Amino acid sequence: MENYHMLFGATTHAQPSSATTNSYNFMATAGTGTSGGGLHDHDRGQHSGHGGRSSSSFFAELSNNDSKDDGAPVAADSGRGESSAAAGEVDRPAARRKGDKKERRPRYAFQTRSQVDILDDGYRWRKYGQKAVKNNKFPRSYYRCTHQGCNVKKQVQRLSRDEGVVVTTYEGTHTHPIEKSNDNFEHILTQMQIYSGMGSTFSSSSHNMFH
DNA sequence: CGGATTTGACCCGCGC
DNA sequence: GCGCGGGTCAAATCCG
Repeated sequence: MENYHMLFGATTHAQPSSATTNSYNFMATAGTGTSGGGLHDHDRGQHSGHGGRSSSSFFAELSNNDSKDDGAPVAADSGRGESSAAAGEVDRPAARRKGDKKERRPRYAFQTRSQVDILDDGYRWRKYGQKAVKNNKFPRSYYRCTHQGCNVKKQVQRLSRDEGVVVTTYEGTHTHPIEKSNDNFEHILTQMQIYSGMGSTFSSSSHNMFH
């Protein structure tokens, strides 16, 4: 079933401007009967084995409350200092059109248990950065969808306290079909379940998230 | 050779 | 106003 496709891509069902009000709301569907709330983490004891590299823990949808207008849809960057030779006009931040709110960039976060950071969700990602965050000793990786015109970003972070846990945050919606048929992933959804208590502030309170 | 990754620098928002 | 923390870019490098 293309459920997983919908979850990640979330094409349009998205949320119109009304979404601004809620800072975040959980969408979870998970419970395909099996989970329901059981499944403890002791399962992580098993080492990868082979193909089934991971299982999801929770899935949440976050909306950009954006106080200022979410950073542009596409070129979110505003010129850095780099005065690139030539060109002579590297578009300064002036290009920022705040007038039209545009659609907010939906954010989806879910946590998975896996030995590998890079979960193959069927899309092709290009890593564009890596940064160390304060609460975790493991660096956070930033990826972007390589498809042209598709400005979807995702960041992957591994928890230092739980090496088996990887938090993946998707931002934006894919404007193109998935590349691979990832039937393996559907198995993951089966085990997916939600953990409540997650706030929009990842950085500061992440330590008390699941503890 | 082309595309993805690496890695340091830069930028920006926010808190103090 | 400055410093911190986080996010992004881009040149160089690596890998297929």
